Amino acid sequence: MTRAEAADVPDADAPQTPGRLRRLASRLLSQLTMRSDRLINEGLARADARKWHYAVLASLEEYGPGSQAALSRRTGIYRSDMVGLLNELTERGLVERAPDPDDRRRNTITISSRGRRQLRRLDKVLDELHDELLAPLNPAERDQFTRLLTRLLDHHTGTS
Amino acid sequence: MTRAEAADVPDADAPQTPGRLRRLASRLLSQLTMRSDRLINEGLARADARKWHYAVLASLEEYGPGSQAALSRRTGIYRSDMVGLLNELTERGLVERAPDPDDRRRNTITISSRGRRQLRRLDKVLDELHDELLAPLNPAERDQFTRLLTRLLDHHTGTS
DNA sequence: CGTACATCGTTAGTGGGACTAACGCAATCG
DNA sequence: CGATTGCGTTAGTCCCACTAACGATGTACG
Repeated sequence: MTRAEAADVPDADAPQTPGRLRRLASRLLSQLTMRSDRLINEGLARADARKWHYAVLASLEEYGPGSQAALSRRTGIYRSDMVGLLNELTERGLVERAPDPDDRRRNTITISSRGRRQLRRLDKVLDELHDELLAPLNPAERDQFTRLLTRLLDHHTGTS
Repeated sequence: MTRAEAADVPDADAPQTPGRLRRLASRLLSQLTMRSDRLINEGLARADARKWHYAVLASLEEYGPGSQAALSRRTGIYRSDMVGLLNELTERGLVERAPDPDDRRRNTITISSRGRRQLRRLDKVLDELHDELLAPLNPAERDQFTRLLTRLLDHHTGTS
């Protein structure tokens, strides 16, 4: 809803946001997510990565090589966008594209050892970033928060 | 991160999302927010409104008339976008634009009685939508959730 | 065995949200 | 006054989710 906080002043949640808005869960979610996204994107950018890099690398390590379409399904990244993403990853030598001998329609994507190393790094980076994101919460609260989010998301992805 | 759920199949959170991704608070936030935004946007669209309509109307009712820039600050909507938004609201007769006698540089925006009625309607609509959004949580949990969100957001808007 | 259908990789393009840049104008300040 | 500031406004950028369409395979089955 807002990338920074106000339209003019790069200042907090505005002097006087109507209470109605301040309590709206949907709005809180939007705003927090905006911050969170910025935090994560910037943090990953410092490591020459994007969140999708992480998603693909993690998926490859966890489930092994796969076609682009398979990766799309696993990560939720549109196959349309997968192309460019895999270009970025191959450029960096984190991943290898090779034609599938069994089905010549597809490319098989494999994670490289450099990719594995990068994945470890990103794990660490993300850990730190989440520490920052969840800073005000103690471990129990972080857990609670994650669990509530998961329950809500599950509800809406099932019912979708 | 994903508008629907997967790239191809309009199906749940994918057969097999890597555990690393599934537990990432930032990702949970993004995904849930996407759902939430869709839910809210669609719900409001059915009432011929957008979330910004609500923000502006609420701000006007709570703090009284104001210049466009003031509204921007209150609602967090960029003043660049305020123009078109106010056009929509005046078209619908929910708001009135008049030159400010005290400072002839600005326009004063006032909520109309029709605007007030619409605000009530939207309050109700949003209530219902939030009921849907938070469906899996009991009242105490909803409260907890909102409080956690607020704390996190406050932290990051202060430290921004 | 051949034809209809499905899958995949790919390119392009849409639409929306969050911003930035720049301008011109009027008002207030030094 | 002349400089500066606040406003309203237009235009345009960037990123992301998503759709459309296509050619090249493969697969199913009548």
